[in-house]
Amino acid sequence: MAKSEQVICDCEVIHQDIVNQVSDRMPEEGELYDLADFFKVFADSTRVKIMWALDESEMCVCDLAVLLNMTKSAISHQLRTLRQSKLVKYRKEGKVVYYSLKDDHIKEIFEKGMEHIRE
Amino acid sequence: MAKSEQVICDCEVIHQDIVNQVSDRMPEEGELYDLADFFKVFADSTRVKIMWALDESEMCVCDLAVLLNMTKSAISHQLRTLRQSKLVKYRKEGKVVYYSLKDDHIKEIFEKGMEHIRE
DNA sequence: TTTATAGTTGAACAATCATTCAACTGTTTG
DNA sequence: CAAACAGTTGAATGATTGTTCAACTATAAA
Repeated sequence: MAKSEQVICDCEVIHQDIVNQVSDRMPEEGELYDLADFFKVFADSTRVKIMWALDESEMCVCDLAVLLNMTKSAISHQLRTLRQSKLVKYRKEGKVVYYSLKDDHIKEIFEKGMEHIRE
Repeated sequence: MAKSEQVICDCEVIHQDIVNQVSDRMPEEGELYDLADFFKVFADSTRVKIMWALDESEMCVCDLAVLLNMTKSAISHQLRTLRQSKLVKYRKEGKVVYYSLKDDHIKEIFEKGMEHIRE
């Protein structure tokens, strides 16, 4: 048996039919992994605040630092994460870098989350 | 100045009007913190797989362990997280515990996430 | 009552990650 | 050119967290 096929699970199969049926309908491993990675970006309150703020208005790094009462460095690190996830875009104007949201789905995702936690 | 009011930010305010305006419209600190906590649950591929599976069908712990090729213990730990976040419910039938989704928004949240990563 | 199995739980370990700090780049202004 | 400031970056640190392991509970069957 190949290493990748080793069975790690420590129990007998109880409902083989259900397992097979669900297995067939599941998206592929990599896609679900990417989905979890996507939600990792939403799983930090600083990034949530930044995205919420940018949904209200385009802002520069200093503005965000003042708004959230954090250092420019901390903000910049998180903006890097948001850039890599293609959730924000930016434009430079002299020394100042203005960030804004790149994706329309963000607010919708926030709304769905809010619906759950407000129940 | 009280400790909680200390200014940590290391820069001058560039656009005070924008900062004020956005600050007024931002939800309160705690609510955004809860929102990030909610997305933390979606930020792990094992939990994403479990939720996706339970959206297809009610399943017991053993079925999930076989489906995802993991130990019952690992699955059980993650189900605990999902229970605490009120995302799954369960019913006991003898020795077997059947889990199912509790929230209707889950699939919608997955869809929005998929829309982003498929672009 | 003994055995077997489904499931849970707490501690330990390894990996991940947010923030801090210091050093750096690049642009503007005097 | 030199000083000042917006922003970025890499390393270090502390905190969080997913999985493993072993021990445990509870139910069912022999």
